[in-house]
Amino acid sequence: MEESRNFIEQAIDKDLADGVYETVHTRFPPEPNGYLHIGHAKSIILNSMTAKKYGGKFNLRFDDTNPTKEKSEFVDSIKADVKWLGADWEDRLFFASNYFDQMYEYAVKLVKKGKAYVSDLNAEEIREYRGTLKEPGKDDPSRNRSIEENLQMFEDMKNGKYADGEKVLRAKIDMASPNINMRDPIIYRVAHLTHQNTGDKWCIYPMYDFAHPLEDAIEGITHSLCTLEFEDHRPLYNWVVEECEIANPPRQIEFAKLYLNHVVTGKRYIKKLVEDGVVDGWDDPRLVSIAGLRRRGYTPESIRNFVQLLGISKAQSTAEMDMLEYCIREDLKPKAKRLMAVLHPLKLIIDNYPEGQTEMLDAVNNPENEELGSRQIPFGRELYIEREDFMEEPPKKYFRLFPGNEVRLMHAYFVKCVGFDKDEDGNITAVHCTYDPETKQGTGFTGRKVKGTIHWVKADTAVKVTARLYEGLVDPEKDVYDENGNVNVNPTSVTVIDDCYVEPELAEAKAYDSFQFVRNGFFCADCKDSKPGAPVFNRIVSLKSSFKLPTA
RNA sequence: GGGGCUAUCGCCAAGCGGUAAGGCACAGCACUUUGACUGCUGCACUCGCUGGUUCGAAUCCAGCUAGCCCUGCCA
Repeated sequence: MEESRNFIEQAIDKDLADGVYETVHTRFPPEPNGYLHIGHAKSIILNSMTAKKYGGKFNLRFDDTNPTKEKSEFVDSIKADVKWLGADWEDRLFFASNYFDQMYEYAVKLVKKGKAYVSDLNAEEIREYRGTLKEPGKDDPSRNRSIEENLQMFEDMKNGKYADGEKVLRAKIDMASPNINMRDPIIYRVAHLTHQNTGDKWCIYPMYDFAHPLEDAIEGITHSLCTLEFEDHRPLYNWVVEECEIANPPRQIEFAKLYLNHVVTGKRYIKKLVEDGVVDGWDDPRLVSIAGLRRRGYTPESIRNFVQLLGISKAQSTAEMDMLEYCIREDLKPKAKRLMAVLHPLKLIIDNYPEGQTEMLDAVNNPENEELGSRQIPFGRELYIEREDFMEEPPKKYFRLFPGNEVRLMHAYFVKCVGFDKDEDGNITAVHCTYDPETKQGTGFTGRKVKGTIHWVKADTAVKVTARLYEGLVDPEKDVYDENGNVNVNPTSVTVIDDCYVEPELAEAKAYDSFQFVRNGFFCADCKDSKPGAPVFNRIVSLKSSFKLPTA
């Protein structure tokens, strides 16, 4: 059965068949102006996997042509995130700024061909001359400057003769083009800035539309995959490689961005939340930044699988979180040990179990993966069970504990509820039951069956830890900011539970260790807040549950 | 009175003139020492709309409609 190919692969197949290219070479070209998020993951995975599929190469290139926004701090985090996702650039780590000399020469070439000129207009005038979406632009008064003069002035620009904004170099294309990008776009600007990589060497910097096609060409990129908003720029991209007389010009192919329901995507939004202190930082587990997802406990495999499952197209689309969650559940299901942890404790007292006795029970770590082995867990007279696993007056089809009902304590015995204690306010403080020694696990008892199995932890040996349950950030405009843009809502999208009781083994959990807490979901030890003996667990994702307590 | 792109199930997404793949979600049944998992079943007589071409159209043509993007010396 042949796997169907996405539209990009079909285009590549055709190029290969037509002999346009002999190999496939892609790249991921982030601007180092922030942290990467799930949307970038789509591009990283798409670019790297496509190259891999065709036995080609994949580059990581920092598109650092605008010193005002870029910081070297981001270079390191981006490298770490790309690597973590499993995209391998081998020895091909590049910086656009390392091509500034070549780009300058290409610009000179354009000037010499009469395809670029130095403009005297200021920013505001350029905007006016550009026209509007519906009206054509007007020719720049400098448009017909002589080649000799342009050459001299461009060199003067480079040598610092002009102040910021005083001159720009424009491509000479067509001021009446219906595509605004073709109305003599600016390709070089004067900016006396210190660049994070080239320092003070340059006071002129190339613009994206000029720089990007050249960066691709210099690296021998064949297929330059980018997002949909650059479709209108493709004619300019092609103009640049054509006029610069690039031998085997790369082809730009656009695909739709990834949007996710119910979470904040987009670098700008995330940046604002970080700067406003709404979240802890770029790696806040509520964010879908790569760092946030990693800290939350997502695995690279799950993210890769998510992107592949989503597919690729040109149709603007918004994926549901359900799919991402499905991917992490699938990935962790066979990998994580399944342990017992009680999030909302309620004391369970086994009246007929000897006081002070401790019995060690064998518990398999993952019934679906024997390689994970088994462990010994302590059992005794007093346990903690989940508050929601006992009801004084159960609704229909409730299979857990209620007066007179018998359930199985996972890995242990059957217990039958014989009563419960209440305080003066009517709150249930403890549940009493009796156990049947004959029903111990492993004895092959088949005398009778029970409908419910509940999890538990021995009260005096359980370890108290902190669990954080995340719901993700919701609409930032509605839930985080007021109409004036001020932070006015403390996002309650995280629930912190300080008295969560877990099996003793969990006290030693290390950063990024993940587990399935039976019936409570997958959890991961936080890499920042965990201390030896007292880990903090982030809930990565909950399990699906089909029985919900009737509400209202 | 501009240009570009897109429209197939609640959400992704195959399909490329021969009579609507798949995944997520959802529902039901079975199984179950996690009401999880797993297994089985169901879930678009229809492809934005209207016409046309054709023996035959989601696929070709025409005209509509809706959505996204473009008027940074950002990328």
